[in-house]
Parts: sequence; structure tokens; C-alpha cells
Amino acid sequence: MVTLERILDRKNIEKALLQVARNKGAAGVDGMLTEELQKYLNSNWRVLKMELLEGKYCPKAVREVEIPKPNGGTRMLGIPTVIDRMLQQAISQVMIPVYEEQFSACSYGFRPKRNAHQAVLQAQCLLKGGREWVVELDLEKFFDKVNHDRLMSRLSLTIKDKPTLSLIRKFLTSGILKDGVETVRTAGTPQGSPLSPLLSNIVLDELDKEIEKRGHAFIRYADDCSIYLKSERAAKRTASSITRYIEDKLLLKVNKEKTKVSYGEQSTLLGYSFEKSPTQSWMIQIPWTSINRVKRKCKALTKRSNGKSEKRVLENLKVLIEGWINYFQLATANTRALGNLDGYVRVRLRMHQWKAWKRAPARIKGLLRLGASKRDAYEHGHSSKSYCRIAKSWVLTKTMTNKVIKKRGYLGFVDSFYLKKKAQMSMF
DNA sequence: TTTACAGCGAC
RNA sequence: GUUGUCGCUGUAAA
Ligand SMILES: Nc1ncnc2c1ncn2[C@H]1C[C@H](O)[C@@H](COP(=O)(O)OP(=O)(O)OP(=O)(O)O)O1
Ligand SMILES: [Mg+2]
Repeated sequence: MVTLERILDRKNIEKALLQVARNKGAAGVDGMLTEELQKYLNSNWRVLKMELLEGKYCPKAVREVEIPKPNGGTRMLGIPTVIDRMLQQAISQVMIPVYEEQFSACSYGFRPKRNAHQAVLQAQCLLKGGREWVVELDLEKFFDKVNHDRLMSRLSLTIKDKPTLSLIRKFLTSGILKDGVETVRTAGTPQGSPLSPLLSNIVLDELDKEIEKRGHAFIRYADDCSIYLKSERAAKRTASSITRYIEDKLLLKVNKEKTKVSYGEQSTLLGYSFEKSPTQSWMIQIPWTSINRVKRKCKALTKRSNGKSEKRVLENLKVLIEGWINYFQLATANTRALGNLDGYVRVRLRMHQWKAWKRAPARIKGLLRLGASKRDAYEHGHSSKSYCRIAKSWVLTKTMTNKVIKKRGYLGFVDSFYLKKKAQMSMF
């Protein structure tokens, strides 16, 4: 049951506050920082709560910031005030358990206990099961094009509490501030609001139900929807049919460039691609686009102009590559691409006349092998801890002692700071 | 088991 | 300057 009382409950608000505080995000239009939210609430929470219960509270405008997208174009972020971020977080926390019960099992994005790896492994299963033709759909400017009236009416099917619905609508219609000029929002949910991901899933839950009704196998991750079919003809037919459904019924726009019908080997999903091997059926692969993306990051880290020490650059590279490999662990095909990345990193290091290029930091091929072992262990239900330990001893060579001492000192400070915060919290 | 910090990825 | 959700890895503390 979603009610304003439960949303504004002390325990729920404390949790929401903690989340906003630890994100350490930038300020909204009012300039209030995340560190200042606690002491603001200590003096103003009671009046704020009264305003909310009386339906008198009006959310501030979101601050619009443009950021570049990885493959060209710009993304318009809408950054709410820290107070509004906390309130939306509080709403989200109450709504999530209710909606988790009704969401589709094939939806993987923005949902607790679900991740991209599960989606990619499921895609591999579908391909292995003979559904080798893929419809890939992506929506154009998805969050920005969400229809308010459709969303509100869908919310009212589950949420019966009028004050909550009214508050959510106020958040949807709050203004947009850019270069000192405030404009009105008539559609869309801000990219950057804590509630937006959940709302977007509520919108596309309708699509999930429609695809399920038609009996198709599919995987959805946010606005990325892949449908797996057994023939090209069926794939082409459902592509146009589902596109029509999305545009006419859901009033959203399908991205024509990112949408395609292809054989499994040409399909991509969540950074991965797939390859059909004669011996092992469908294998998971890393496409060149993903390799090139991490290469660019490596290049940025090893630029001549940034005046960082060799030690520091190597540490940063290690962290980047380790984290990257950790995500792309599922890949077992096309290991040449990984060797290529390894070679690229060594060239960048040699450019600086650094001797490390022979030894570490990459060991990418070794890491891939370990990643594959880890994946096998996971699939067969065994513990993967031993593999992790092996990877650790192989990869961590130096830079450890220095870093650990620094972190220790810092952590001690943070811990005491956190305890102080918890003590302050009981004030309001 | 949980919490804090650092980071990586998907969208 | 850059927000948000989700997941994961590593470290540390109970
Ligand atoms: N960095 C981010 N911060 C907040 N929200 C994000 C971020 N990246 C993606 N999203 C959300 C908002 C997007 O509308 C939605 C789908 O992502 P994506 O398809 O990459 O962009 P998009 O749909 O807005 O534009 P495009 O027309 O290029 O597809 O996911
Ligand atoms: Mg999109």
C-alpha cells in the first residue's frame, strides 16, 4: 500500500536522506549541497512535512546540464534539489516493493537484484534455443518523451492514495532551469531524478505485458528491448508491429537508427555481442565498439600532458582495466580483441619510456581466462572465491601498501563522521 | 550478515 | 562542470 504517510515516515525519510548524502551529487537550483541537507532538515523537517501532508509543497525546478553521450550527441540531465531528490527517493522506496511484484521477469533494467549479466546470459540461452533472429528496439530520448497523462493513469491503477499521485504529478511537471531561464515541462521525466527509473519501468511494463501476450521471448533493459524469434520473416513482422504499438498506443518514439532486425551474430546487447561457433553453439563476445571505448579511456589516462606520476597512472590503469574486465567477464569468444587491448596499453606505456610495459599492468589475456573460469563456476553453482583469489594475487603487484595506508586514515575519519551523522539524525 | 570508502559497467 | 537507478569488483571496520 502506497500512502503519503508511509512515504513521510521517519524511518523511510532517514533512509532516503542517507542515500542522497552518500551519493554526494551536485546541488540543484537552490544551491544546497548534499552535506547541508542533514542540518537543513533538523530545523525545517516538521514544516516541510506539514506542507507535504497538506498538499501545499511545490518541488523546485530541475537544473539542466548537458553532458556528451558516448556515441555522439548530448544528454540533458535534470538535476533536482537535494530536498526533492530525498523526497523522490522516499517515494521510490515505498513504491518499489509494490511494483516489483507485478513487473515482468524479462525486464532487467533499474531493478533490484537484477543486472546486465543476467540479461546477457538469458539472451545466450534464447539464441541456443533456436531463436536466432533478433529484433532490437531502442526508444528515442526515452525519458524526455514519457507521456504524463498516460503515466498518471497507469499509476492510479495501483496507487489509490490521491495525495501521493498529486505529489508525483507535481514532480513530473516541475520546471526546467537553464541559463537562468525557467521553462515548463509538458512531457518526460527528468534524467537524474531518483524516481525516474522506476517510473520508466512502469511505463514500459505495458510493453512487456503486450509482448508476453503475443508469446514472444524477449529481454528488456530500460528502453533497450530485444525480441528473439525463430525466423527472419517473423522477426521483421513483429518489428513493425511492435514499433506501431509503441508509437500509436504508448505514444513513444522508436529510434530508427538504433532499431534493427538481424541474425544473432549481428546483434548487440548491453555492450556485448554474440558468435555462433560450430562446436559450442552460441558464445558471448565483446564487440569492437566496446573495446574501442575502453581504449579511448586508456588513452586519456596515459596522455603526455597530464602531469601524473608513473605510479599514479599505472594504478589508475589497473583500476580501470580490472573494473572493465569484471563487467566483460562473460565473453568467451574473440580473445584476440583482448590481446589487442593488452598490446595497446603496452604501447601507451612504452611511449612514456616506462618499463612497466613489459610486465604489468594489464595481463588482460590472463584475466580473461580467469574471468571465464569464474563464469563457469557461477553457472555450475560452485563458489568462485578461489578464482577471485588467484586473480587478486596475479593482478595486484605493487602500489598496494601506499594506497592501503592512505585509505586507512581516510576511512577512520569517515567512520567517526558517519557515527556523528547518525547521532544528529535523531535530532529531527 | 551489515556498514563505510574507492572504482567499473549497463541504461 | 556531471544527475539518477541498478548491478558488480576491491579495500576496510564492526
Ligand atoms: N547517465 C545517465 N543518467 C541518467 N539517466 C540516464 C543516463 N543514461 C541513460 N539514462 C536514462 C535516460 C534515458 O532516456 C534512458 C535511455 O538511455 P539511452 O537510450 O542511452 O538515451 P535516450 O533514450 O535518452 O536517447 P537516444 O535517443 O540516444 O536513445 O536511460
Ligand atoms: Mg534510447
